[in-house]
Amino acid sequence: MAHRNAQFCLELGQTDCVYKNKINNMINKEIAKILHEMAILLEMKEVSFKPRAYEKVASVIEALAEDVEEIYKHGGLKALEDIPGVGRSIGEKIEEYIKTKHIKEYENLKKEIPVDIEGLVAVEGIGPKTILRLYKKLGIKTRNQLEEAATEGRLAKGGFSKKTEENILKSIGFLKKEHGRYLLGEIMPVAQIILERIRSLPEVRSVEFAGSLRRMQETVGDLDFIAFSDKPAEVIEKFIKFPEIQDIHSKGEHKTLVRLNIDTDADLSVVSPESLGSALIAWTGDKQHNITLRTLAEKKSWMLNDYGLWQGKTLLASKTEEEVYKKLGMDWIPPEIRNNTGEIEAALEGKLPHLIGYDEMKGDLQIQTNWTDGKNSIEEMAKAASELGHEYILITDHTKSLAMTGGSDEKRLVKQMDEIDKIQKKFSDIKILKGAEVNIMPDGTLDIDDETLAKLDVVGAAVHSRFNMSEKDMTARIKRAMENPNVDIIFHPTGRLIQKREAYKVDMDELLKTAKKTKTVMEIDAFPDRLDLKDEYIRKAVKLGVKLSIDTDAHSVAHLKFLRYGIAQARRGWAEKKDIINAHDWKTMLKMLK
DNA sequence: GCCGTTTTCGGCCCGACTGTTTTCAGTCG
Repeated sequence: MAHRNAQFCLELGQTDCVYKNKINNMINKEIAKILHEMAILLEMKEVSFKPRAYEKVASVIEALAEDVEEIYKHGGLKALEDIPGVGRSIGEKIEEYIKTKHIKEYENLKKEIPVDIEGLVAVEGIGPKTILRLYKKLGIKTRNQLEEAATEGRLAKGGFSKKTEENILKSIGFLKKEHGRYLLGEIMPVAQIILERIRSLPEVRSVEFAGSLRRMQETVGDLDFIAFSDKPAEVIEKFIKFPEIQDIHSKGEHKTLVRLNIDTDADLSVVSPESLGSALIAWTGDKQHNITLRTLAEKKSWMLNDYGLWQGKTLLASKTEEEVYKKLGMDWIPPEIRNNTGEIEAALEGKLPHLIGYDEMKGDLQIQTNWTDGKNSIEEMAKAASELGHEYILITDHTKSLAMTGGSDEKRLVKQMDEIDKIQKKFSDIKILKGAEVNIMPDGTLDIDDETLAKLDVVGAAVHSRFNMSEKDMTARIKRAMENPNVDIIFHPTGRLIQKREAYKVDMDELLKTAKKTKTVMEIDAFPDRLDLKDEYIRKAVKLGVKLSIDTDAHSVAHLKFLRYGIAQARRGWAEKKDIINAHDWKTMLKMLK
């Protein structure tokens, strides 16, 4: 995957740019994997309904920010059962895994059908039934064995066609290339180009992103587009000839699935403009959001599908998303929060938050310059930020203990403040605030003295070393920094780099409580591989009334544009304008600090 | 196996596309 990221890495200014799938929340991932495999094993045995229950709970646990082991430690089996989708039976299985690292029922199922499920289902077009057939008829247990059999043309003995054999080999070939999910900020520019190309087709009335791209998820596995046209077949025919398209998986009159030349798939659905609202709903929400909506319709004896909300053959609503949601008795739900985590209930009660808008930000509070590891000067950053419409920026170069960046000491910080005063005179339309990204030392003290910090407009503090401390020590370390009256914001509070470095262990509930008590702001770092805080923590912060900032952590003028990814992250955490300090003018913002 | 404005039993989202068994099961999103 490294080569694919080369260009992006360059843009990010990172030297170490080998993206790997690192595992956060180890135990959640392990349990989710087992539950997912159990779903497939039960499906093979044609057990009804259980597979769906296991599938659902596996995805819930995989997305959980909190460790199930912690949940169990604090509240036992009962707390596990509070997790949506977990009942007595699955709760006990999770308990069993925490205690013994085994789940008996899973192991029994595996004994019966001893195949590498994970490896085989990854192959496009292969599901539970096909795995079972491959095993029973040909004794195939692994992807390697499947590839061998297909290469040697042995699949025919299992009743598979030549065509199927070819498709399997093609898909395995794809899997051999390194690929994975893209960071949102990495894929968005590519997606935008394709979107514009679709939009330019004369047959296309309008086109939108769908799926995880429209939900602005942290990472995106494939690109979903939905176009509105009265001539779907013509749109599909033109789309498959786009230069980005390398291969066609499937192509029908309304839908096509293709592989792009950047080693990822793209989906295009073309529907009539009459169905715009219902189609967008169907293709945007995650699976559980859609299931909940459709179940809701079902309860009213209606039916919700891609083409509208129906009472028998009567169309109740379809043209706009608002109309369909309204008919279902709820407010329009912003795409970013369509993931079945309470948004439907809130929409039914008219209690959805007024999410922070993409055009509501007034400033950027984390900006590095060429005084340390940034590429551009203070003046260049100020000019670029002003052109983006910012009313203010905060200059936050690194401090002395981060030696590799040439971090400033007290003397140099004072010098930089003088420099900012000089540069400010050249700008009337942007306020350049004085700050720093101060290092939090392992004991929780800072590497700049309080006297100097007091002179700065805003002080950000962050952990940049000793990531492997115990949770207890790391929590105490950051709490101590928060208790310093000069520290206004904790930058990138968990230190994670998506797909690259896991977050350090920290008790976020405790930190948020301390943030509330000390009036310390928590940052949402908008840099595409950080997005730190993550959405679940943002929701907790919002609930507690902890203030947040959205900053780019820009190290060059190009990075200033990353702000939208931080706003998306804030929206996914249900944050409103009142929660975000730099959605306010600089004087008000300063008053919101401790 | 889970869940509840049909609350402790009786339900469980919906449709497109593929390959083939040519009417439908399997897979996918």
